Amino acid sequence: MPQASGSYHHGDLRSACVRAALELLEEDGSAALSLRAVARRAGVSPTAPYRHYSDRDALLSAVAAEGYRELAGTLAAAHPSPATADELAAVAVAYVRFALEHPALFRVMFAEPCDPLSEERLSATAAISEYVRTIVRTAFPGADPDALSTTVWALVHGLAFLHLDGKLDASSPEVVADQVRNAVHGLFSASAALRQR
Amino acid sequence: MPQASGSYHHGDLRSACVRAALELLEEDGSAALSLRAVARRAGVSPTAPYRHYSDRDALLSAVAAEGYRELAGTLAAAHPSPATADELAAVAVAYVRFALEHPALFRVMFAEPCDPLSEERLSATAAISEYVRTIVRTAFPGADPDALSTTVWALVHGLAFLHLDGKLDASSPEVVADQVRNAVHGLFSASAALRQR
DNA sequence: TGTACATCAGTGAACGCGCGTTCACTGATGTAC
DNA sequence: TGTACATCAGTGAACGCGCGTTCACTGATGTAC
Repeated sequence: MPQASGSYHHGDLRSACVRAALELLEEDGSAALSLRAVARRAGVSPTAPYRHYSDRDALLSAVAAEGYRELAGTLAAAHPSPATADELAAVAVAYVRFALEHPALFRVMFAEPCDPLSEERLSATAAISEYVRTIVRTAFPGADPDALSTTVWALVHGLAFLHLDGKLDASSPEVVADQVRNAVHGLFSASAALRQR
Repeated sequence: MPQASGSYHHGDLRSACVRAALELLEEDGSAALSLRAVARRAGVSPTAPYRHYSDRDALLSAVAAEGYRELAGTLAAAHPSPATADELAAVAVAYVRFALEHPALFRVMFAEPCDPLSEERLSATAAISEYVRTIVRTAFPGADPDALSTTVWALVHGLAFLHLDGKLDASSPEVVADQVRNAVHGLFSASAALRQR
């Protein structure tokens, strides 16, 4: 039950904090998010968020969980159930683009040490890996889904971070997309190119 | 020319700062490294490091460069020129183990936004990717080395971060090594398992 | 060989900053009778 | 329908902290003559 603005009670400060945090992450580009900045952005005193989050980490976990949900939506939008190499590459491109378009959020999601007590966070992560596993089952019916979904996730995740951290050329979205597509296709051509022994 | 301890001049504060920083990163496990803490650890006033580093970022770049050199040494020690899938997997295991044994250093190396002006840092990164490219040329003589070395690096780098950030089970070195080996072998079996269309 | 002096590499006090968190509080809300 | 009161969701002052960086300084070093 949201209140009229200007009222003493905020109405839905809990989710307003997450929203404010996401905005700050988008603007700053830095993953250093302070509770005070979030409160300021939400138009509330520095201590108000403590009504809803026990401490800074708790808020951060909520933000990360929201990030996972957004990422999952982005991937599903890229292709609901990729089966070919090209379709899989399209999902990979979406993953990396998400990281580059939301660098600070992506770092909060992954680089912050994961609070193992946050159920919300854990279940959001689990959703991602379940999605990857489903993809792998569809695209590689002959493979061990556990092993290969780790391969696929790691490959795509590594591409995201290497671009994010400037180890691979990320000067334009097109360049990035090409590199990701080539790298994913490398996954399919590697065994053919393997040295004969 | 190092001085006797107790003398006014330190002797080699420049490298002592890097050493102190590495020690702090090992102990803390946190990548939040402060210039003041480094000076404290080096036994010197908070401002002394400014004689050798223009600011905190400059020191951090020097630390990261040292980290790259250590990583390169670790990889070469695992196998100088891997050619088979098993040998390549052994190098991958060494990469991931390095990340897990030096988590804070690894984060400084990669997660800190790369200062594009630090030559030392750039050349140390370039050495790593050149090493990967050489491996790929040896192990996959039939492939495009550019594309496939990106694939390989990203796969291994992704494995490192997913373990580091608790997204994959990192409860013991053996579990990690198995996962990494399986994931790398997945790279070689993927095309065989690809859905026929 | 001795000395004057420039330069180098430290010191230590001080600055302003934003942070996470605590505390006692108060205004608003809603419920039992 | 009206009222007393418990509970909820904010406020705002204050705490102690460590940080990066500046500044004027001083002790040590080394070199030219």
